[in-house]
Amino acid sequence: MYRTHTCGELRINDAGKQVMLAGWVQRIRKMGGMSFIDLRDRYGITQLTVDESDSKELNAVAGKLGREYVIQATGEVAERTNKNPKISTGDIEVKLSAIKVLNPSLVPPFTIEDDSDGGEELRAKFRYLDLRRNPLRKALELRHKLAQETRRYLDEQGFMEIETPFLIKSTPEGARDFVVPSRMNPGEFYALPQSPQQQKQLLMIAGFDRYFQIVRCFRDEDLRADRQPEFTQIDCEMSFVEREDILCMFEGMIKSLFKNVLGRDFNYSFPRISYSEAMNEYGSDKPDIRFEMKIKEITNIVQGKGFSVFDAAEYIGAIVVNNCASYTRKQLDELTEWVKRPQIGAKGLVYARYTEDGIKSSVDKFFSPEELLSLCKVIDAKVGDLVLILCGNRKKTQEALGTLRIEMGNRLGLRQSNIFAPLWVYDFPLLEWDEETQRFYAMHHPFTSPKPEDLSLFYSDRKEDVEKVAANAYDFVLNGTELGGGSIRIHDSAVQQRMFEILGYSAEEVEYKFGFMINAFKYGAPPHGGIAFGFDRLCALFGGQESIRDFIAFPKNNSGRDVMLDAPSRIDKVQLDELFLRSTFEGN
RNA sequence: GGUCUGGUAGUUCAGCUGGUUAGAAUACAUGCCUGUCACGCAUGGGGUCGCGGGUCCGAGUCCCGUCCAGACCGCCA
Repeated sequence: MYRTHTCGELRINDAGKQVMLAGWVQRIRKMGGMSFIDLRDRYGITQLTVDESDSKELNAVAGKLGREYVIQATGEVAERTNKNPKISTGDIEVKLSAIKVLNPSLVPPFTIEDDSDGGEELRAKFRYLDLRRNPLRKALELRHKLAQETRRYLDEQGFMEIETPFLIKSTPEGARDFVVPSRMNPGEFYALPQSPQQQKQLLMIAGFDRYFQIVRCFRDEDLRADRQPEFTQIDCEMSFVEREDILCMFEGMIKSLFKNVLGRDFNYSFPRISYSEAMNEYGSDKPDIRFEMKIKEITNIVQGKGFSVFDAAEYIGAIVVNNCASYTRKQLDELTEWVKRPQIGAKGLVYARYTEDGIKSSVDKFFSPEELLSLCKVIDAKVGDLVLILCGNRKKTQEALGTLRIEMGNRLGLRQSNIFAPLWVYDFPLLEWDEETQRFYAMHHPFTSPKPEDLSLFYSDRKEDVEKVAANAYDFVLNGTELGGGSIRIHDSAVQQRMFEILGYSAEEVEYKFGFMINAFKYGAPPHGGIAFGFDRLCALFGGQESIRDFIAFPKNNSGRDVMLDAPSRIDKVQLDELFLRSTFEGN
C-alpha cells in the first residue's frame, strides 16, 4: 500500500490518526531545528513536519529532498499551532515518523506554481510538468465534467454514441485533409475525417435517429489560439426533425451544461437573429452580444453634403462608443492607425465627439452643427459619447466596423469572461460565389438543404437568384465565438443532384466523390439534420479563456508541432518503401 | 503565403543615441535560523546575448539573411 489518504483529504477531525501519504514535494521550508515539507498530489497539498528531535535517519532523508521528488510519508495527523486558512488542509499537518523516496527528480526547468515562471514553449516541451500545475489540472477537470455532462444529457434524450472510422475517404471541398498512405493499396490514401459528416448522415439512413459522438476531427489548416489541427467535436444528428426541434434540443443541452457544470441558470430563450441582421448590426456572423454598441447605417443621412469620401461610398456606418467623448487627438489618431492596418483595411476613420460644448468632428468642414446633432439623434448618441464612422464597400465596411466594435469592447472592458451571452444565428446564405474560380462554393457544406421557400430560386438558371438562396442552417454563438453549427440536410436525391450541379461537378465527379452518398439517399433517407459543437472552444469559454490549448492535454504549437514529441518527424527509408513513398523523398 | 512582435543566466526579463568586467528577480548550491506556508538572512556558482554574414577602431545594441516562438490576415465547406 502506498497511501491511506490523498493530500487534499485530511481535516481537523483526522487529528491523531496514523496516515500514509504519497505525492510530489512542492516546497521545503527549513527553519533550523525543524522543516516543513509541502506534499502535493492532484487533490491538494498537505504540510509535513520534521523536527530535529526526530530520528537521525528521518532528518537525513528529509534533508536531501528536492522539488518534485516523489515520496511516501508516514506519520500522525496533528492540529497546527499556526493554521493556514488559504488551503483546505491548513488546519492540520502530518508529524512524520518515516519518509521514503519513491523517486528523485531533476530540478524542473520552471516552477510548478499557479503562476509559473516558465514561458509557453518551455512548458509545452515539458507538458507533463506543466500539467501538474493547478490551472492546467483544473482545465482538464472542467473538460472532463463537460464531457460527462454532455453524455448524460444526450443519453437521457435517447441519443446513442456511435463511433465512426478515422480512416476514410478524402473529400476535396472544404479544409485540406490529413492523408494516410495505404500500405496494402499502393499509391492510395485514406483521409482523416474533418468531421464525421457523411457517416452520421448514413447512420440516419440506417435508422439511428438520434446519434452523437464526442469525436476527434482533423483539418490540415493553419493554427490559431482557438484552432488546432486535431480538435474535438460534440457531433450530433437527428432524424424526423425540423430546425426548431434541433435548436430546442441543443439549447437544452447548453443550458444543462451551464447549470450542472457552472451552476448558472438561463431562465430565458437564447436570442435568435438572422445572418443579415447579424452582419448589419454587428458586422459579424458570430456577434458578441455581451455589449450593445450596434452598428448603425447612416448612408442616406450623410451623403450629398459635399464630402466626397462619403458620397462615393456604397455604405457608411457608425458605432456609438459611450462615455468616450473625452478621447484625445492622440488616442483618435492611434485608433485611426489601428483601423488602417492591413488586417482591417479601412482607408480612414471619421469621428465625432459629443461633449457638453457641442459636437467636434473630423468632418466639421462639411457638416453644420445642426446636421451633426440630428445625426447623433438618429444613431442615439448622447453627450459624452464618441461616434466612429467608417465607409466603403458594404460588406467589408460592416466587417471592419464589427472588428472595431470588438476592439472598443475590449478597451472598455465590456467583454468579461464570466458573463455569458449565447445566441443562435440562422438563415445563412447557402452558396458563395467565388470570383477567382468563377463558381459557387457551399458556405456550410454541400449536404446543407436550401430553405423550402427558396427552392424555386434554387432551381433558377440565373446566378443572381441562386445567390439569394438561404440555407436551412444555424450557428450557435457564445461571446463572439462560433461554438456550433449545423443544418437540416438534403434528403432528396434530386435536390442533392441539383446542389452538385450548382457547385459545378460533372456527373463523373459526383459519382467518384459522393457516389455512395447519392446511392444511400435512394434507399429511404429520412428527413434529418444535426449540429456539431467545438468541444475545445466550449471548454475554453466555460473556463473563461481565449486559447483552447490549456484545455487539451497535449496540444500542438503554432506551427502544428508537438514540441514534446518533436512530431512530425522524418521516417526511415524502410517505412517509406513499405508505403511506396520512397521516390518522393529520395535523398532524405 | 503575408504582416507584426519577440529570442540576453536553469527561468522570467532589463540592458537608452554602438564604448571598460552584460545586470535584476527568481531558481539552484552551501551556511545560519524551531512555527513557516511566496519564510527570512548571508555567501556562491551560473552567459556561444538564437544562428550566419556585414558595417565599424569597437556590435547584445546598427544593416542583411536565416531559424525558432507567439498574435493576426489569407486559409479554416
